[in-house]
Amino acid sequence: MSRYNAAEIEARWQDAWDKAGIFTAERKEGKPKYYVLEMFPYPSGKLHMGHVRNYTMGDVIARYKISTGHNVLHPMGFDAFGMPAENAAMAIGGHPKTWTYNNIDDMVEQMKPLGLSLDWSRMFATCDPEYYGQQQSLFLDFLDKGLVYRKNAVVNWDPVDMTVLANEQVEGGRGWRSGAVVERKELTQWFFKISDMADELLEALDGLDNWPAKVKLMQANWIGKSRGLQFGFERVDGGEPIVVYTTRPDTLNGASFVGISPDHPIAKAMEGNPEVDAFLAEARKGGTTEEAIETAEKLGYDTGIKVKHPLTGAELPVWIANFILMDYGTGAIFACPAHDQRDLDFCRKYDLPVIDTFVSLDDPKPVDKAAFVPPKSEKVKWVDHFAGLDEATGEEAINATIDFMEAKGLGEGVTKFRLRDWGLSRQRYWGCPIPVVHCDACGVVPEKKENLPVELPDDVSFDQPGNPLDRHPTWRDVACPACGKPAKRETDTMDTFVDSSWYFARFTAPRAETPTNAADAEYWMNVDQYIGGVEHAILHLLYARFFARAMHICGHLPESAKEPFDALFTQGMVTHAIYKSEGADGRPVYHYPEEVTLKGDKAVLEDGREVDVVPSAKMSKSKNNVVNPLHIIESYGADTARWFVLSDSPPERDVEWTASGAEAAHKHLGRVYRIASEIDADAKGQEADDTALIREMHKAIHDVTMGVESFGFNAAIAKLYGFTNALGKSNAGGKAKREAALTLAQLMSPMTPHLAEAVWEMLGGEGLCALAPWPVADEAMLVDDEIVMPIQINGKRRAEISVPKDMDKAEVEKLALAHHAVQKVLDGATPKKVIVVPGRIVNVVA
RNA sequence: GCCCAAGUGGCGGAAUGGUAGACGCAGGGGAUUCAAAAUCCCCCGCCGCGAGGCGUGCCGGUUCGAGUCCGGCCUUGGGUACCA
Repeated sequence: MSRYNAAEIEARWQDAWDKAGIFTAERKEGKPKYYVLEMFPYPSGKLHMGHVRNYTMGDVIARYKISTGHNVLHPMGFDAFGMPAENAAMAIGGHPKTWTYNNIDDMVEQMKPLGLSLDWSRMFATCDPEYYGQQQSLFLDFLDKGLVYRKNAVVNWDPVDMTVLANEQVEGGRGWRSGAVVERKELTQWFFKISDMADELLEALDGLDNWPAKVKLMQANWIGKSRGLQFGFERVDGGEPIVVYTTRPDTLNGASFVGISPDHPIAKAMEGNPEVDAFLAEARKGGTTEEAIETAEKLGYDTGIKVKHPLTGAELPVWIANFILMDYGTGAIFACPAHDQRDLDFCRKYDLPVIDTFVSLDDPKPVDKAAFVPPKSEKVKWVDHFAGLDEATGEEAINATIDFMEAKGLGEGVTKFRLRDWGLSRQRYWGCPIPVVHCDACGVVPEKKENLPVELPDDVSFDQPGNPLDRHPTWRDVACPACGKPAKRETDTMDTFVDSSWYFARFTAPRAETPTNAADAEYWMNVDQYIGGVEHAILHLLYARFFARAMHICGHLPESAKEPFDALFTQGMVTHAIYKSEGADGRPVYHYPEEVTLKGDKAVLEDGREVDVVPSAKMSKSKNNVVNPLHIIESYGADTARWFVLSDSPPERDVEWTASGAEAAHKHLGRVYRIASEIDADAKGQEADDTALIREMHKAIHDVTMGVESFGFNAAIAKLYGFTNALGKSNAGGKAKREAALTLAQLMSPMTPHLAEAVWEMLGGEGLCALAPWPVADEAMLVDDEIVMPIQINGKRRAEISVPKDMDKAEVEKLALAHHAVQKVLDGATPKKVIVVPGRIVNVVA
């Protein structure tokens, strides 16, 4: 009897799969295709357990689909542009390109031992000129179709380093390197017209039956379709009316002031006035994130301008307020402090009036410290409502108000979206160059397609802040493609979300001379199963949906690929406890898990010092709570790592990596190997034991298949533990045991493919286990002949009876009522009600 | 701030509105062994000697029956448009 040797088995079978070329995808007629894709990684250089979990899940699906007769496409690539490469170049020197490609090589080396069923021949990185050149070509097509345009937008500006900062580079409102207070500054930038498709992107969510409801809900809220009233406030001084948009026009009587964004034309027109300038400078401090703006202290400035209330004729002041976004609605609002907490806080601070427009039916008191904001569906009592309402819900009042205002010719009901156009300009080097040239004579001129790719220059340095492309004369200064006169290249590069918005389409024909190839796109699209982190629920997935539509408009994808991902699964993170002690300088020191020994609930270093254990957190380099998959593979093998990341937690939830868990997983795989190796095919057994084992086998087939198909990997694995136990204890004959073990190998094969092949071979399975047809459960074997039914009395479990599986309800009821526990409680009385749920439960209501 | 989730034994978790705690870890007991490793068997939510009672973050509701559905909170996590 040989022992389970993962290293030997894994190398051997990876080699066998490679030689047989079973994962290389080709178009084949006669077999249904299946495209499974995991969100591709950023090449940080270190593969972590989160990657292992993500790719193992995809691999389970891919291998399962191979077994069920599908022609599977399962590719891998790298999302290779982005800030970390530039940060590394700044911090440790070197070039982003070298850093990135070295990391890619390292990560491929780390991925290969996992035995993933990937078609490596299709691999690419988004920083390959062959890829980003095609992306530039797409950009020019989009430009041609009016899907791209330029406008001003605000960025985080570091006034000391004189550079644009990413949101991540703003910490507490200050630049992460300079420490200077960040300002919001306007720049002219490129935008994708995603807002044109807002309604379609919203409506189409309905058709995504195999997407998680929460993702669809988040996207729907993000797109934020709303119906409201748009109308103008006449200015007392006779200037242009101030147009506002509101989703709560019903509260118009409660208006206490008109607020405009610091970026509103009226505010801008007042620049030059030192007091206004001082206020605007203050209001523009801090980062551009919605969170920063929403949570910043509310500031206001009274412009002195007065407007007339359209219904009452009362004069209202116009304030500039830092919490009003120019990007949403019209950049101007009216404030109703009685029914909006933010407005109320502002009005209390600046001593502006608070007017109740409606009060609660149960508790009709005026607003004091808390705004009264009931759900729009709740009926409330209206105070002197102009449209004659007395008791009505907010919804009814909104509609009545819009009708009223439209009838009077004072405003109109309009539909607006929260979704803004997608700004794609980045003032950075390591990204896809935007292929246009700025010419004094011709304006913005697209680069000619035959000149693509516009390649990034290699001779750049990162010794000073700012975009190196801006200070690279030989790259920047070019002849205008239209008139030939001296001109300047666009030095902004594209947002890395652009790179990841179409890579799934490129995988269908990664070496094509055009962005996609029609026949390949037609055959392979859509992605049948997409798997990735829930952190991408909104941006990446929405941008990809937009891109698929835009690519269809430009003829790069078929109509049927407008929604590119048929099914989506969002998985959780891999977490680990953090081991922390205090260094000599009082700062925290983080220790790697391998430096720590666990003794009960204490964690001890090699030198005997005890360290604090902080409960599980996302694995992060800065906290050193990372487990290197390579170390796990070296000590236990890839199958153990794969089995463990799938076994302990439901895939959509976070999983905590524990050393004991990994050991347990390894022990179990060794047990499977041993049980299989001990089977003597000629051994005789009892017929009853054979039947019992085969029955267990069919139940396992059923449950594991369900588990794999519904992403219940942890439940499938629990079932496999049970089936292995049953097989280990069974007194069945060798023939039945061999059949059961072969099936066990197949059922485990998507999760632990190497071990499965070894067991399959040991027991004389035909060909590769990976290619063997998936077993099918015999329905007749799934239900036992006798079932145990619990009896509840008034909802509490009191007894149980064993009955034949198909006994009818009346018989069951009779048996239940005859049970002594029931008799005792009833004490001769007739039960009020008896509920028999066939095959489930009996409830007696006494 | 706003949007979306999650919360069940010592731990990870299981449970189409129908026996809460499957399966695994940790722990306890035993077998085997000269001894150990490995392996195998049994026990294992809390309170209680027991009968029994209490238990799925908190408060309330719907139901014959709620971990599951509804309303309100609390805590943690994800997103918040330039991290990917």
